[in-house]
Amino acid sequence: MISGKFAITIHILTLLHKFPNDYMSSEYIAGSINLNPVLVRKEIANLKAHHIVESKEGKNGGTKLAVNAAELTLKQIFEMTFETIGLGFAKNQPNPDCPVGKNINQHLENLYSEMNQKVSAQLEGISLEDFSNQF
Amino acid sequence: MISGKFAITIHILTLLHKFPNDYMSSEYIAGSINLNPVLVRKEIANLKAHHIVESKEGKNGGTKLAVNAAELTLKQIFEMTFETIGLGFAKNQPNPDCPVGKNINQHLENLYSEMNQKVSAQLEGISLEDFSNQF
DNA sequence: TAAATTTGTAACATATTTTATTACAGTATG
DNA sequence: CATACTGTAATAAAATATGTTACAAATTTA
Repeated sequence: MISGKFAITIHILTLLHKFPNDYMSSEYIAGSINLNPVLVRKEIANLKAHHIVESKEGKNGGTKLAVNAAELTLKQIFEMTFETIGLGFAKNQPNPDCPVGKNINQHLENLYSEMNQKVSAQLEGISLEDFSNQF
Repeated sequence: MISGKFAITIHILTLLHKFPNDYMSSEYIAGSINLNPVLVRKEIANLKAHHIVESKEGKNGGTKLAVNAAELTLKQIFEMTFETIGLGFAKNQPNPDCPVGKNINQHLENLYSEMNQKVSAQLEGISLEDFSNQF
């Protein structure tokens, strides 16, 4: 999962923030996202690895937020979902004997790195709580 | 082609800028990118549609820049390659009966739209000439 | 303690998107 | 007229993303 990872993760977290008292089941969350529960559990596994949520197995089990939503920024979520802003690279290694081919990827990386800084600055200013309170 | 479109297009344009006197063949360009020549011709077709390059068929034919590299911005290239900055959406339509599901995509779009503005502003300040002169 | 429910995870299947290849008609050059 | 290009369609292959099934392990509650 790459393309929907950030969107799915933020959807999960928004739901958890809206229902702070319960352990929510992956089945229920999956119903809101309209996604297979196994995929929800996979994203939750990622969130757990970053100690953003905790979950409980067994009957009446599920997942809930383990951090303060006001202190979790979209930038952190962005980074947890392994996303990087950019406009892509050509798939194959360019020709190293061509002065352009030899250096293009480095120059693209520099360009994208600047983009990331701008986007990160934007996302750092938005907390999960901010995002969730829009709903 | 999506992921490499911007990178490939800017690679093509940089080459054309470096060799302003010739009509470059798609075969030659493909050799620098290490890409199939047919795919190069497809990207060139897109550039032609935007009147950024012109090309000549037949023997000794090829493609060359049709605009002033100092006046072509990376933002224009970005837009020509149909790219939009964002962090993706879940593939399926979320549940419209859930207050979160119902509105998540709109909120994500708002967020991404802000990103686009920032990135566009950055790219608008860089011309093809600027980019090419780094090499 | 047994039944029910839920997570965690692996293995596999399907769908979608990207990239590559083949083929060939049309066009200009020398 | 032979050669070397573009333009484009059709198809194939590869890569990536998403979906499904299955089941062990954990926990609750009756």
